Amino acid sequence: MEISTKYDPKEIESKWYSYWEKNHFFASTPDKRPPYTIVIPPPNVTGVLHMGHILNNTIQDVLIRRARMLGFNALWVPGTDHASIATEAKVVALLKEKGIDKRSLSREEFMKYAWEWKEKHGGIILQQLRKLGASCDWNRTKFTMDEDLYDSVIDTFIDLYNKGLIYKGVRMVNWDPKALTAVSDEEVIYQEIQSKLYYIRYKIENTENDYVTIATTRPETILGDVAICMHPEDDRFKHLKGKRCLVPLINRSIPLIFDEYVDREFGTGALKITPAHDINDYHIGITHKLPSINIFSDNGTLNENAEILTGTDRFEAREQIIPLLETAEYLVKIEDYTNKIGFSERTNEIIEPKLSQQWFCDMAALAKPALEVVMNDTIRFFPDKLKNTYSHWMENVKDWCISRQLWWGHRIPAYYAPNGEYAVAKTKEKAFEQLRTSNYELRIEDLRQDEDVMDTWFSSWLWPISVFDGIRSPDNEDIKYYYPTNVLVTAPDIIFFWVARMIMAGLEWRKEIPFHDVYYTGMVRDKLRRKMSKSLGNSPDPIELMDKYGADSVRIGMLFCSPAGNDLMFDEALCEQGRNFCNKIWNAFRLVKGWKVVDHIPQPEHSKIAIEWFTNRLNEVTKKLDDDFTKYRLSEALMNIYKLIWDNFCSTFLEIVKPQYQQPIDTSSFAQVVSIFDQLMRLLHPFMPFITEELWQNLTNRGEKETIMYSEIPRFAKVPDKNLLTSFENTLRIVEQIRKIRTEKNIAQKVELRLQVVFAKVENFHPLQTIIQKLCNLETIEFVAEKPTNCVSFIENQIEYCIPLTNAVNTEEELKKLREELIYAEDFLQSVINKLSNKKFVAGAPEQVVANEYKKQADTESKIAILKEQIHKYSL
RNA sequence: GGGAGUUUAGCUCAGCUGGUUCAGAGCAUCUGCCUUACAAGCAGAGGGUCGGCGGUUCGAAUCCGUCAACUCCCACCA
Repeated sequence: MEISTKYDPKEIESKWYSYWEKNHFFASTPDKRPPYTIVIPPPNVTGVLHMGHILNNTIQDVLIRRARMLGFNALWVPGTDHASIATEAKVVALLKEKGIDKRSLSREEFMKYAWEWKEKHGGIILQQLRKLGASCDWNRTKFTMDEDLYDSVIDTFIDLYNKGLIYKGVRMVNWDPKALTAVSDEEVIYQEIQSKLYYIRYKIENTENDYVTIATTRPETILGDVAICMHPEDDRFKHLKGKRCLVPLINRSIPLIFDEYVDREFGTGALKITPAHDINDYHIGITHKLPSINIFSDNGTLNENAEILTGTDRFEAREQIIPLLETAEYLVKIEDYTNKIGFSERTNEIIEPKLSQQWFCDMAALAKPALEVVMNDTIRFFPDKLKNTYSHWMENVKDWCISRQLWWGHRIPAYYAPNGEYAVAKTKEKAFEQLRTSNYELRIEDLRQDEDVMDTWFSSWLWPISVFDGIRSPDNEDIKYYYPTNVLVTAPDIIFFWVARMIMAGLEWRKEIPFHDVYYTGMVRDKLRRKMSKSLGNSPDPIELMDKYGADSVRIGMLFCSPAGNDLMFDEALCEQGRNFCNKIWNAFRLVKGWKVVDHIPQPEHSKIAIEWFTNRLNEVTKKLDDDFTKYRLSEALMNIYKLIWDNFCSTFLEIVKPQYQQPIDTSSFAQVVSIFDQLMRLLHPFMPFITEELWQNLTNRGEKETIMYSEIPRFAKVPDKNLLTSFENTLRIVEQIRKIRTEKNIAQKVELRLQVVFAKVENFHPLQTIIQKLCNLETIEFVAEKPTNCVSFIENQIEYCIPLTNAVNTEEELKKLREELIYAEDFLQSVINKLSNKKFVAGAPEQVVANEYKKQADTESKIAILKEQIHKYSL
């Protein structure tokens, strides 16, 4: 039956994935082999696969598959993250669609909906990862709110609380008025926004017509003003010392104060102080012992403290207050102004600084050892320039606001008595025990658990430990065997959120680093260097891409452009290149499979040499690959295999070995070609798991439960024969020259040519001439004493080669070419001679370098001699 | 405002501690070819003062200084 010339990945990919899964090839349990462990950066349970996931997970799969083939007990632990804010927001939105208001639900009712939704829609992304070929041990799939992981989070919270590292305090936090929760500093993204700067004047108290003008971007917050502040040395305001002014519209009397914080150059040099709604004002407020007037409700509307516009949203209020100020003649002017505004990472809502009581985690003590292990390379970063970023953050680390005013997440295990006393404990009963000692009247049913949950990252930081249940059961088999993991593959934008904190958690609870290496991928951008985003519509759907090109092609398309740490410009054309590569391999397979094998013919000399050469070449490349992998240079590794297969194997090796049309191949060559093909498939398998399994299975008849996944990957075995490799290369250069002549002289491939070697000793040439003969379709190779008349020639390694032509040679053309070559050679010789006549060079440069220059001189001189003679002959 | 990084062919990038792997690779381009595994292919070819300027050196893409452009992180002047 005829096999298609095009590789069709569709059925082949799903066939092998289910074969692998059915046979539990991804599964791992501790045994005598050394472990190789990766834990997946858990995607949001609500997430769907995007290009970033493709990149990240392809890299992990390449690493884990290679490790598996190197004989490690490879384990890749999959799972998902509960993503507190994102998921809760999604569930709230969904309920709203059904006409259900979250506030009308009890906590238990809401959680029931949330879990239902998670069970139904959560984890789609894990299904999608299967399509990519991800070889995760799916039986170990974890979710950050699984009972055991949940428990671990609670345990660690209590542990840190008991160590005095978790505390409760009133602070200015980043408030997300949409999600109605505080978020950490790291979850705020600042963006430049075109806005306005409003100049507003405040009347000085007890004066007729004296005003002080301030500039603000947030006129609605004047209702919460408690002072106007100026620089103490600003002469413009000296006369105002000790005076007070009136807040426009509401006429509250507030003091005029002086503080060096104020920038005299900015605006009018006078700054309004609203401690409740600005972090800087908050600090000035503390210094000057000012009251704080909170004019916003949690959802961002003005409350009764504002006195006017109560119930209006903060941005609506800004619109409305301007005409009011204008009418009352408080508005001086409005200017265009660009400033930076903080947005919530999860909801994209503008952050409102808000004073509130939250739980914090003291970071200083945790950060110190975590900084050390990275700086001294106990944990290695790839690329290591990110060590700078890391150390900068760790040295200036601030306490972590870990409470969130949400329901979906790990609930803070603090229990309050009616009198306000509280205890942190695993259960209500234990909290009761603790509180009862000081509070005899207390009944257990009076205890109320803290309403808040913890920041998502407070569970994520345990991930490499908790997936093995290493918090609750620190001595279990799994954690002892798999921890620390080998490598973490993640994006640099979560270096603080996650990487840093995992290191802290690992050192805190296991006294050991969580991973040895961290590989930071770049950000996936489009070919115009723009970030991939839904709103731009420039992000291709990875599922569609895989349907179109096959998972193998998408994987290598992604890796072709992925140097570690650099952003990568993804272009669908790269998947096409991947698909073309699949076809190339597929057709090589068709060729080999189509051969008729007979055992009575001897192995041709050229095949023998080609096999010898390719074996050495393969060995040379495996050495490079071993090195690439230790440095996580996956893009480079892939390119090396790509060229090995396309250029060396297909274009050269197979072209030499393949028998004449419809001729059979000898048994020995065939077996060796199949063996080489087999090795190439193994080498490529981590990158392109599907096509390699398909061909590996079909090259030889495999047993029932065999798989390329557990075959041995070719590794660097012995030092390649350098002489053979270079003489082969030289031979290929001669081949190229002959092909060039064919192209230039327009001689068809099927026309046999004669090659004449002038004055060459046979020893210099033998035995690779059979290669030239095969690749160039030569009739004969002859050795001649004299260059024949009607021919074209070239020089390679000081030997002159000629191709006699049947048509007359254009002497003028040949002469012109020779003269150009001669000029070039003479110039080159001159530069070498100049160098060698420089005494300082000869004295200063290493011996080897000088020797090379002498060799260059000799080679060029002999080349010039040949060229001159050729020119002379033509000129006759 | 503070810090880090990048700049090499049309595009994306390799080039480790200065010297035959020093000017490279892949893609794209151009020219021939439906040649017998593959036109999603084959065979050839062209293309760069290594961001600018200066310095160190016998010798600089590589080291130093300086300027320029871009990118990222941190801080958040109302």
